[in-house]
Amino acid sequence: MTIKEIARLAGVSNSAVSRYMNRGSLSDDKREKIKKVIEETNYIPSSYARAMRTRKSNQIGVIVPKINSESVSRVVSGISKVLNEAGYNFLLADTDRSLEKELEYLEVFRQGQIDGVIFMATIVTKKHIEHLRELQKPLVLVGQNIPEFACVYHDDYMAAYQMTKTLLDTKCKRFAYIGVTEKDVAAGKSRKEGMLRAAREHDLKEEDIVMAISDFTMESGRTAMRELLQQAPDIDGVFCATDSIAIGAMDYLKEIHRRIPKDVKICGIGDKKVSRLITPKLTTVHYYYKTSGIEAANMLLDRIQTEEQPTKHTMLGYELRIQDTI
Amino acid sequence: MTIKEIARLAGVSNSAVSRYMNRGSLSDDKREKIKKVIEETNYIPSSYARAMRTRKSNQIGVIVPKINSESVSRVVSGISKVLNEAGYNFLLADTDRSLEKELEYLEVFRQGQIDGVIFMATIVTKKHIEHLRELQKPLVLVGQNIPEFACVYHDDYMAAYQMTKTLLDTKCKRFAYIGVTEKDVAAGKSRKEGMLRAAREHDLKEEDIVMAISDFTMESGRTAMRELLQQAPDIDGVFCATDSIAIGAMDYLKEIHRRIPKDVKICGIGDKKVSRLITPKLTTVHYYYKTSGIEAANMLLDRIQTEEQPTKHTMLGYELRIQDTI
DNA sequence: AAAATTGTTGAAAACGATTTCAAAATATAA
DNA sequence: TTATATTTTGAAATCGTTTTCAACAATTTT
Repeated sequence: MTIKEIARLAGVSNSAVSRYMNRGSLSDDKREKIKKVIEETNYIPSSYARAMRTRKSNQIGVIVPKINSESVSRVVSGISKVLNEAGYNFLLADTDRSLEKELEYLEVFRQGQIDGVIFMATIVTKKHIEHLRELQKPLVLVGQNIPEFACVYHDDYMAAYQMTKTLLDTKCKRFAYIGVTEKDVAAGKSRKEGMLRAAREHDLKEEDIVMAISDFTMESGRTAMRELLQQAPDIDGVFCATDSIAIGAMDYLKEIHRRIPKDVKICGIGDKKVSRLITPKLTTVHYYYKTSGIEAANMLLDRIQTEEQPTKHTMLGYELRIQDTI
Repeated sequence: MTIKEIARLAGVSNSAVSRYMNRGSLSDDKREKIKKVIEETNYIPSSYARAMRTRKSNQIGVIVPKINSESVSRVVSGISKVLNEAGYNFLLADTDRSLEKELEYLEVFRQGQIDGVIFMATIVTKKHIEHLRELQKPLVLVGQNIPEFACVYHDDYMAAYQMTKTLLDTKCKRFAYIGVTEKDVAAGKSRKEGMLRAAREHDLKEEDIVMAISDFTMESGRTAMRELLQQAPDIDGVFCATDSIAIGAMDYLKEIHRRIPKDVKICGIGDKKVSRLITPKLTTVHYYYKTSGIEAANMLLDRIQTEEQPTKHTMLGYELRIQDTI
């Protein structure tokens, strides 16, 4: 069934049918006729043809580092909510934390039938910046603050500062930090700097702090904890850059029968669901992941609908969740 | 930049350029010329035009009940892997466990620029069947066994049977079951029936078993456990249809200081990552979620590429993970 | 009643690729 | 060398919409 066929059956022109579909001006008489024919034939316009003619696909590309991650899926569910309500679909690209794949997907989306892109960034290299510039489509970054592009992110510096401060206020003697690579500016650099500020305010020098770099998994948090304890067996306070790391670290501490929080205090960032289900419940920082997805999607729709938008930056706050590990 | 423009610059015809892009037969002479022009101009063919002409978008629709769920994201990561390697993108639709939304998305995908659909089903109503029939596109179901359509699913009946049998073999006296709605045939009906078979073999009658229906969240597992204990305070063995339910139930048991597994034994199905991180580690059944995603995507690609495929059904096995809760 | 404004209409031209078809060029066989 | 088979080639048709434009009809203003 094509528009032409409908037009023939209804005894009107192509354009009349097209106007009917798109709420153009049309006499009631024809409107009725067309309506009847369309209902009888179950006509569905070809979205291929429409997309080609209008250069709009109503599809958004979303790039995420790891779909199998709670923070990511919370962001995605926010994005999903907004886009669906606005009549958009989205293509989800999971990069499994591979920088090359991120670049590949940016290229796929550049070439593809995509009206705009939401990119959940982690490590942003020069190459990333280049690709993002070349994209030539409306774009919003989530999770990192890159002045040149529209962004939605959390206040990692202050969150880490406050959480660390709260931990140090409990008077722990030997403080440790497990972070992630500083190439990830938000989760690595900013959180470390926030932590360092709190440490300085407690008269700790950087060399007094036992530090390790981990990746985003529980397993590596576990390993990092073990290694730190080899360096400094007297650790009694640990701030972890993410909840996963903290949970892995706790697992090891429990295994070697250190009592939490009595022997060692520990806290993280992210407020994962399981933080409240493990024993003891992890002290952490709540991040508004779903909200950041909602914000990002709305921002993108804005940019798609009205051209010449100034680059907007939205920084979301956070909330300390003091529970049982400090 | 259009194909026409390239043709003009290279001094050849439209068709020559099209052939160049699609590996048609072409003299080396022209091939060179065209290559040069394309490189100079950074020409990218319009995927809109191509999709319209070929009626292929290289896009797959994927409908999932809840993206923010470990089992789902494991399936999705399997799907993602296969589709990307095959040069397909996918549109992810999260229904948040709403049956209406599932139907809506099926309709969106029916009308949309989609070459095939993977549907992670939970409750399959008559309406679902109708919509699936009307889809008129290659389709694979994941998680449920519907004879009429191609499916990939786990052996829920045997998994529940074996897990329950193992639990009952530890000689618990008062056995309880927390399941999900039987409208969900795989997770509700089959697992219950498997459990009942094991119970029968241990000379338990259905009325001897304390049962509750929960949904898929930890919270409701927790509530169900509390309610069951009001009915029967002497429960010393619980089989839960999912790990989330089991983890919620454990949380309550710990709160009221029942020792696991000494006072109460408990197990689930799904082998969630956190099952190994809580204390004690949950005894559960490993499901090959990622593999089922891989299988489903491969099956779909088969169906897209060769028409007139017979409906295939793939049932995946399972693996008992005996840990510390029984 | 004439002039100016507004609203409806359909033919035809896009949109940008692929595909068909017959002609032309080339390679192979007799 | 001629006859035959094969490969290259480009003009034109096609995919199914939306949009433009000029014509016409209906309304409102003078």
